[in-house]
Order: sequence, then structure tokens, then C-alpha cells
Amino acid sequence: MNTTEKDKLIIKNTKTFDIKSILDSGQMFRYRFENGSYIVQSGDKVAKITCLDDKNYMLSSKNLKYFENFFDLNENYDIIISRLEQFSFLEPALKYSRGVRILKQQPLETLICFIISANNNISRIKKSVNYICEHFGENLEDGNFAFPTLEELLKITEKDFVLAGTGYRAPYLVDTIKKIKDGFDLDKLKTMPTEQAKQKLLTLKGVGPKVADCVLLFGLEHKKVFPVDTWIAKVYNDYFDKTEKNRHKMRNNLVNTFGDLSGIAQQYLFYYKRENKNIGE
DNA sequence: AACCAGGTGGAGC
DNA sequence: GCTCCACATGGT
Repeated sequence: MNTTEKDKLIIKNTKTFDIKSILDSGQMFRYRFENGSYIVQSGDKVAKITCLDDKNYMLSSKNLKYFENFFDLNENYDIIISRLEQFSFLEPALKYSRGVRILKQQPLETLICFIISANNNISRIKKSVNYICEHFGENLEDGNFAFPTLEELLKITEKDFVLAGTGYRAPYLVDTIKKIKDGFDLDKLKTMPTEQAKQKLLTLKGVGPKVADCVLLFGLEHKKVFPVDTWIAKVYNDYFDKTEKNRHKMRNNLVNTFGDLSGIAQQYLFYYKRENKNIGE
């Protein structure tokens, strides 16, 4: 799929890699379009993705290996998509979202971002997260900031989080950060069975079933989860059951339907529905 | 002016 | 377990 130089890598299979779709699919919040390239920040690392032509991207970073993993470049999405094609109702979503991928983000950053995401919208989430990085994270120059380390997060007060625009979630953030400091082992959740890891996450303030699924999927490499937000609920009412309102039931039915493809199927459907708000029935 | 946004905590049953 | 409701904030 790729050929390597020093700190540059060419991404060739653009059928299953579309940078705009990946970034706009609501799984990460720290990126921007600048001088014809996308700048992507994760933790304390930065990458630049430039579209060379309609078949090739150039990925450049001092941390190439990190971003090769971050963008899930060693996963074969052609196989995933061909397996999903058995579900005929997915056809339009697969066609539209083909270039979306599941990013492998850092656990703590993912957790904080998705606590902020609850009952919120993506542009506001971006603003809050970037405010937090710019005020409390390391300045990496060129307009880039690291996501704060745990030590830096511990210095953020409830008032600071309100200033960042997180509203009533501010106390949840302070409380959860303290629990992480007091020994809650996020990394350990990667190797735990999914349901067990989810129960652990649910003990944190600001983390309910939907946020837990997002953290598991985008930050802890669990694939058998199906975050049900307002958009996925609409999809469920469109395709499965017009009257169902219980998101917990939706989630379990969807996981039973898609198995280990749940996470990616969810992401394709989310992006498709959110970008085509008016399409339903 | 209500309603929405990648929902959750808490009270009451 | 379950069903209600309140909850910052900015955009439509």
C-alpha cells in the first residue's frame, strides 16, 4: 500500500483512504486545512497530509510510524467492505463512506474529548478541545499544541473547563481526571474483554454507554461496539424499527447483527447519515 | 422562540 | 432494573 522515504510516506489506496472523510467523521477534533494540506494533531504529535493527485496522498511527520498506526494503514479495508456488502441496506453508506477509517487515538485524549462530546455538536467540541490544548498543552510551534499530559490536566480547574466552553460537563472532567490520577488504568482496558472494559469506563463521571463505546472504539481498539447517538438512532429508525426509542436495545441489536464489524459499520453509517441529513425512510 | 447537537447524572419508583 | 427531567452553550 505504501512506499517509505525518510519522514514521508505515500498513501496509494485512496479508495479506502479519504482524508476529508476520515477527519470529518466525528472521531477526532484536532485538525485543520492549511495551505492545501490537512494538519492533524494527536497527543504531542503532528502530521501533514497532502493530496498529490486523485490517487495519492503524501503523509509527512517526524513520527511516521505513529501516524501509520494512527491512520490504521496496515488494516485491509477492502476486505472489511467486502464483508459488509452482505448487508444490502448498507450499500449507499458504503459507497459514500468508503474512505472513512477507524483511527487509533490515545486513550486519555479520547476519553476527555468524548466526555465533552455528550449532548454537544462537533464544531463546539472542536472549539473546547482546542482551547484546552492551547491553554494547557505544550506549544509545539507552527500553531500546533500537544494535548495536555495527565499532570497538565490535573492543573485545570472546573472554572477553566467552563471557560473552555464545556458547560455542565466541567465537574465531570475534573472528577474523571482525578480518578485517572488515582490509579484508574485506561491502558489495561485494551486487553480486557469488551464488556468488562465498558463496565469499568461506566464508573467514570460523564461516561455513559454511548461515550464508553466511543472511547472503546477510537481509543482502545475494541471493535465490537456500536455507539448510538442521535444520528445512529435516526438510522435505526429508518432501517430497522420506526418506533424504537430505547438506545440500549438498538445498540445490542446492532452489535448482534454486525459482530466484530460493528465499530466500522457504525462509523460508515454515522458519516453517511450526518452528511446526508435529509436522506431517510 | 423553541429545538438540536456523537447523552449523562440523579431522583423517584 | 426502568422512566423522567435538568443540564451549558451556540447555532438555526
